Amino acid sequence: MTRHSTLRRAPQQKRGQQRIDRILDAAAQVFAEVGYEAATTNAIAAQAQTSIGSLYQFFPNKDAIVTALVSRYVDQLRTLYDSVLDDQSEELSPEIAIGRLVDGLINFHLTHAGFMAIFASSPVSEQAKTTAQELAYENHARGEQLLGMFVPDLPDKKRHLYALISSHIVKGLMPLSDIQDEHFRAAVATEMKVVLLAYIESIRQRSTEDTANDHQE
Amino acid sequence: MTRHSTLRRAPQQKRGQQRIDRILDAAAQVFAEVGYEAATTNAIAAQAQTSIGSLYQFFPNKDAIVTALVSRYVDQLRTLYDSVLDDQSEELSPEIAIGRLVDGLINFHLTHAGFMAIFASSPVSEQAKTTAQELAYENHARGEQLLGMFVPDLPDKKRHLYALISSHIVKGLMPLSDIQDEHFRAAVATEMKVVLLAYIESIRQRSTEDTANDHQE
DNA sequence: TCAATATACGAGCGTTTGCTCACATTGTCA
DNA sequence: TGACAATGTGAGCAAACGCTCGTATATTGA
Repeated sequence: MTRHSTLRRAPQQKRGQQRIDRILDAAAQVFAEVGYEAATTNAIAAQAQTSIGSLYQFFPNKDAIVTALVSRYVDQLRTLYDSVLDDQSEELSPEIAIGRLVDGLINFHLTHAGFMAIFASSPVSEQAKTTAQELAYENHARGEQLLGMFVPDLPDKKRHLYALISSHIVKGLMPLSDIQDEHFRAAVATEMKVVLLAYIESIRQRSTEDTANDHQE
Repeated sequence: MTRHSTLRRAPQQKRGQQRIDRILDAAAQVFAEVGYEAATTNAIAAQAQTSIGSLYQFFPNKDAIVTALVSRYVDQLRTLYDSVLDDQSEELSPEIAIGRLVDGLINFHLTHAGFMAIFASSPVSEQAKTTAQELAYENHARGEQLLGMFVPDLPDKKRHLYALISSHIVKGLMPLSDIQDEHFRAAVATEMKVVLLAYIESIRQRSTEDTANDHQE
């Protein structure tokens, strides 16, 4: 669901909501093409086949557009994570969970063109910065949740750090799954899984070493 | 050495070169503060305590500034890699090489504030895109070189992929070593080493598996 | 010392940006 | 149907942008 808190006015009619959706789709498109900062409100309106006036009827400024778009992304991302994590039919092995997650994230990245443009953008306005952090937080929180399942007896502080590292690895590798051909994309997906699983394994090893040392002293 | 090919005019006097250097320092500063796209030529001139006219005396446009800055970075980065790799007193273990490299890169990142702002920037102008790729290429090529030392009998195509993955892991994790306190930065450095070493180890294992399979068939 | 060259300066030009506003059109409901 | 609210429109404003150009100053070599 799109949150309307950033809107200048909540739409009262069906065509109002449709226009908002079209504008957000257009914004994602334009962000993907030229990046967030180079995207102009006029270009977004043109892409949405509407007038600049209509755009500003609902959105107070450019930041509000990106904020609303990110809200959509966060909701959809939450759904993705839920579908991976809430499969509690049995204990998820790291291999399966990471496999599903990586495939899901790469697919999300491919089907939501503007996502990376915002997620990977340098600090822009204060508003946009906070907004990008919202996306980062979702990834980080879910990573922490997953890690807690795989390595249960991990101190909060370490789990926090490890999840932060993991989410930034994904963030760093994600752009590689762009542009390139399908074969290359599959190879990147494989490597992403390998990297994350190898990292989790090393976390596990260090964790057991730590508890062994604790018992010694 | 700063290359002058992007300059409008090569400086003939000492103060000319000094002004160019000051402008590049200022540009790095401003890029680090507001990002590449939001950086204005007027702000760069102000930071360099010079006039906008003097800036354009040497640089034909904004892209030329970033290009010249990247040239400086590439040269310094090359020096860094050389100091890590050319220590041929003995065979470098992955642990030592990766340890030095990560420490060196994090230090480089800290002492060259504008570096990440350019390196991580979204596609901007065609010129700036090519320029950012120059930095990426340097990292990738050196990663390939290192990987060739650690896992000698690796097909070119795989070595290329693995180096690409590695350099993007570093790129993704590098921003974490920013802003934060020294203790956190040390922890990030440790994790970066762990991740890369674990990945190299998995490359090694898969490589020997492959050759074993080749012999079987 | 003095002309010639190199560098320094900043008001301001042309353009683009985010955004407003006066007015036109469409939808809703008595 | 009529009247009011909701939505649609685009010319154009103020501000900010990259950048020029006429002019002032510093440096050089004879």
